[in-house]
Amino acid sequence: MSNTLYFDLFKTTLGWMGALGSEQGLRKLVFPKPSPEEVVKDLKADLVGAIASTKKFADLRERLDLYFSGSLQKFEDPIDLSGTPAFFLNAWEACKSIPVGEVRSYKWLAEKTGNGKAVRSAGLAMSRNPVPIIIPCHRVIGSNGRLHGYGGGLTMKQRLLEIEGVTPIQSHLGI
Amino acid sequence: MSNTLYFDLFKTTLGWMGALGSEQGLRKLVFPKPSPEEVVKDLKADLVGAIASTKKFADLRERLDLYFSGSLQKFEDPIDLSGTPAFFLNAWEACKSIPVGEVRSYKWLAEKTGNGKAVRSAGLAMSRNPVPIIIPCHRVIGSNGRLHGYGGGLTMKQRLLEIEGVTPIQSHLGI
DNA sequence: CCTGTCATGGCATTGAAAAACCAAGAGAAA
DNA sequence: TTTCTCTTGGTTTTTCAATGCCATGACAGG
Repeated sequence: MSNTLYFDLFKTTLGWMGALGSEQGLRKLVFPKPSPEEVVKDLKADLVGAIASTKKFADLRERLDLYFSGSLQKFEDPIDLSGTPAFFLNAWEACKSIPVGEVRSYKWLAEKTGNGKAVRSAGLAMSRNPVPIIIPCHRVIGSNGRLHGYGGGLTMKQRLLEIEGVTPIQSHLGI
Repeated sequence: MSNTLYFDLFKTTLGWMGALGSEQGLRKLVFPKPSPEEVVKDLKADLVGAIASTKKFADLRERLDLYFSGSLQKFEDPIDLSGTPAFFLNAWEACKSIPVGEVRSYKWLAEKTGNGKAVRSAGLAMSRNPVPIIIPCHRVIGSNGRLHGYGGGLTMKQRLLEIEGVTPIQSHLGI
């Protein structure tokens, strides 16, 4: 009821991003975009009743830039994921355990989450990741080595993996 | 889609009231209350996206005060009731035909609306009247002469009937 | 390689059906 | 009168089952 939400838009080395969170932690992070307007468009549904606060997300913004430059490995930011189905929570938790510089398959994720056959559900869970980068869903790729999909676009996915030094990523972007 | 809504809060001789409407006509009228805050509380769900406009409702406000003083008999204000079920519309229409100074029963209303047995539905329709006073649902009382219910409270119902000069209202308020 | 096809599981969305809600009225009994 | 009980009907809300959706994977056949 009285759980106030805060948000901010800020510019990083990769582009404009947006963050939204409660006192308990981060709730949403939007991918780097060329303009702040596009970020707002992605946030607008959640923005009602939220309070702008640059202060709340100043730290996060710095850490993101550090990460983009390759000098930060791990995010410790608290995340507030109340009201999400169990399977998704488990999948995101498993995803967080993938170390920097490595990748896993959707199948691996499904097994880790409990049901090895729920591969598509694992993909679904990644696609609904509210806090990309912090929960490193870009480290989950197809069993055949393809990148498959990414909310922020496949080029962004590849870019992040390169930043993390993932060695021979088999690119099938076709672009 | 692009049907803009207007609203206003204003003080009448009976208390603070609120009005909300489209270009086509009145959509909602809230009962006189002691404070404007209570009026807002009643309106809040419909207030999103609505534009404040004292001008749009200046006339209405005057007429309401005239009515409260007993010197106005009939409201001609256009009403915009889009998207409401047929039965309700019929019931409201029938209700509007009750002359000042007279009352009718829920049963009468049901018969007028088409199904003499739908007495409770008739009551339901009155309880959902979006524009009280304009649609004079206070003129509908029980077959036994009791006032039964009223959105603005039974005392308000009785008060309005007194203003209209309804002669021997059998009061069972018990207050 | 690439293309297609099929099976698979969790969640989201939809739609139909059922139940709940009432500002009532009629009748019976005290 | 008052207080029961029972009947009644349109709308609204809730529920529940059925589909649809995918950021997959395995396999077959070019």
